[in-house]
Amino acid sequence: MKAFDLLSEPIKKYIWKKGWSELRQIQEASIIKIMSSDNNYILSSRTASGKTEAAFLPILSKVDFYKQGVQVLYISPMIALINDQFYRVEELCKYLEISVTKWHSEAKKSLKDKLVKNPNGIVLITPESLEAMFVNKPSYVSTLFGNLSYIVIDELHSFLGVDRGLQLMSILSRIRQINKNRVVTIGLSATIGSDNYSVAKSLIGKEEKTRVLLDGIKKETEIKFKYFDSSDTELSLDLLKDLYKETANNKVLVFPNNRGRVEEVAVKLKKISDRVNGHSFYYSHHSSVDKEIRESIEFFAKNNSKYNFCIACTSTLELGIDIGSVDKIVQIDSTYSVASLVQRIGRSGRRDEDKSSVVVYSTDKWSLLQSLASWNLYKSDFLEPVKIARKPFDILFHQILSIVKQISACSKKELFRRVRFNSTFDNIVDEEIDDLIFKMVELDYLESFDKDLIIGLEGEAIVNSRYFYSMFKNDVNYKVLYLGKKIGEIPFSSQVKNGENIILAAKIWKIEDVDLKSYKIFVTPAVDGRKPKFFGSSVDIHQNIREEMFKIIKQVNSYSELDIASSEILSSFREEFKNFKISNFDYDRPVVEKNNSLLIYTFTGSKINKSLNFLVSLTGVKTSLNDYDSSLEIGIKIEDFKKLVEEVNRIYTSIDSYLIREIDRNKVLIEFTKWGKYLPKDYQVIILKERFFDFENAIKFFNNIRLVVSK
DNA sequence: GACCTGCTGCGGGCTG
Repeated sequence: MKAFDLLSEPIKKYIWKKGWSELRQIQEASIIKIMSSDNNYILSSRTASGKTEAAFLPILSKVDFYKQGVQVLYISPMIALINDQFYRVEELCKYLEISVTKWHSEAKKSLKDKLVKNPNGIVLITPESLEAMFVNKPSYVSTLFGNLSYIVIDELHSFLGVDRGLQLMSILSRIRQINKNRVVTIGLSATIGSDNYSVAKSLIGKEEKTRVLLDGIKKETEIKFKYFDSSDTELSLDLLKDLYKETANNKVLVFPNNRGRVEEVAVKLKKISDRVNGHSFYYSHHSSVDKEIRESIEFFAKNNSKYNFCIACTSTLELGIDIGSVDKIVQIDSTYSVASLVQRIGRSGRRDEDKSSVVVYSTDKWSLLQSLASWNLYKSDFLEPVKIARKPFDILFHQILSIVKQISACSKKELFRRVRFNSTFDNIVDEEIDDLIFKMVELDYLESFDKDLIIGLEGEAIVNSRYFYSMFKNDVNYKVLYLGKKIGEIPFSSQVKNGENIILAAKIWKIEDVDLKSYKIFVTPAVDGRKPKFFGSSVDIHQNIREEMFKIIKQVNSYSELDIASSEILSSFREEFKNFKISNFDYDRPVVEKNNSLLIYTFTGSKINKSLNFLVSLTGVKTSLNDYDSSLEIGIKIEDFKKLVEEVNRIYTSIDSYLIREIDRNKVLIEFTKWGKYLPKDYQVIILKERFFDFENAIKFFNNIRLVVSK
């Protein structure tokens, strides 16, 4: 075994002790490459294929841990994943006397202090904790990370194309600025499509210095589609009964897409199970369930092999955490992306020889169509391509505040130098950086003091808030407490009042008292209740999913994966669209002529839909968008459509001034990103065009669309 | 009809 021979003696000993007869494919490849070169690598292979070891076996063999300072920095998008990886990495290090330290908001402060006194070994951390370190303990950063050898980034795909990824990219650059060494970066992921390699490479370092090691082997998947019509508010009893039968004798994860429905599924399945004397291990797992309860659920799932269980969850259990053996995955209504479907399918059958077993329930026809489209794209190895923001002024605003706070008094020249070094902002030109700094001084975010820049009055409020470190917006939540013990959190809604019953953490509660001042809700157990209201934001569906849905509707083939009810729904769907003669799937679109309006089925991505709806509204024509079925209702007659397209094109030529007007009128428009509202208006326009809308493709689509009426 | 992710520092109260 060539790769094995390259490893250090203690690591070889570890492998013998583990009784591994051979290394996995991705491990063989990564050991040979990492041991022999200083390139960055992205290790891409499916869930549970040993990626963590693929990175750490060679790193632990190669790095001299007797050197001063932390040698390996492991960055994870989630605390739960850090806690999970801690045990694995610590076990690996057992024969090596290397210390492993967790560093996140819930990690022990005493252990953090110990690390600061004697910086060494491996640190597991979140991007936000790194940000906080730069801001609050700038001197720590250089003593801890000034002599780093490796950075490992887990679940790399979760950072691609999102604000949090830009923040991480910027932080990585700031770490490199204080480092003596050329730090090597290793990214780990199960779902990076080849279209996204370039974005992924530039996030972790210089694109040309980064290689991808791919183990493309997929697991065999058994999938069944079932259909049960349900209302928006409640799942039908037939669906629940069927779901109970599907899940009663297995270890199962159920993904119902939102927190309210997660609670509904957990409580109702448990009720059915109680009635027929089935097992009682029904749980709900999502961000609003208290951490301790969530951890105990994870512990149970991981360490118990005897009992079956059913965990209803949101995407909290979609990433990384090793939940032990799961036999079956249930998806209720379509995932929002193919990437998410890939992750969820990967959760089942974790042993090599197991197949993945998946059941998809649909509760209405559009959801069935979307699920089927995502499944087709999954089979064709499609993953949503991500875009890297070219001019992320909002992230730059945040990072300027962070850098100025980090070095407390900073000359403008030095600030400029640091921003310019940072490849996150490569496409923002010198004049724009100058201008933004100038405007930040003008608006009191920064202050000129004795030739240096310091944080200004308005800036102080932002930087000193505990919300400064993350890129996500935060709502105010109420703590739900029973006998002083926290059950979880829910947002304020009409439901939050004395005497109401709610469901949380798979249990039913009666609200006894609400303390509006301290944001607390006191509850006692009850027997019947409603799922809590949570407020989510809209999710953008990719264009390719919608186009695949369109193709499925116009095809005639049948799918063996569908149950009878699903097949019937698909047939009637096809019947409904039968008389629209489509010859070009790119631009022919069905349109229904109503009395005073046109209903266009655009079958295109959410961003294009939002842009079209916005542009048409600017013409003064009445318009409404339903992104769920991708339909746009426009208040004109079909003979006036050509005129409307011309008008939309005319408006698009001066879209910037329209956007400035709309930003004034509608303050929430810019709140799609957390720091957008602090920017000067012309920069708000740029980030809206780049990240919220997609006018370019919308205009292209509108100029080429051919409306097809039913014949 | 709409997911998820993360975070400080201080001070009060308790334990040893």
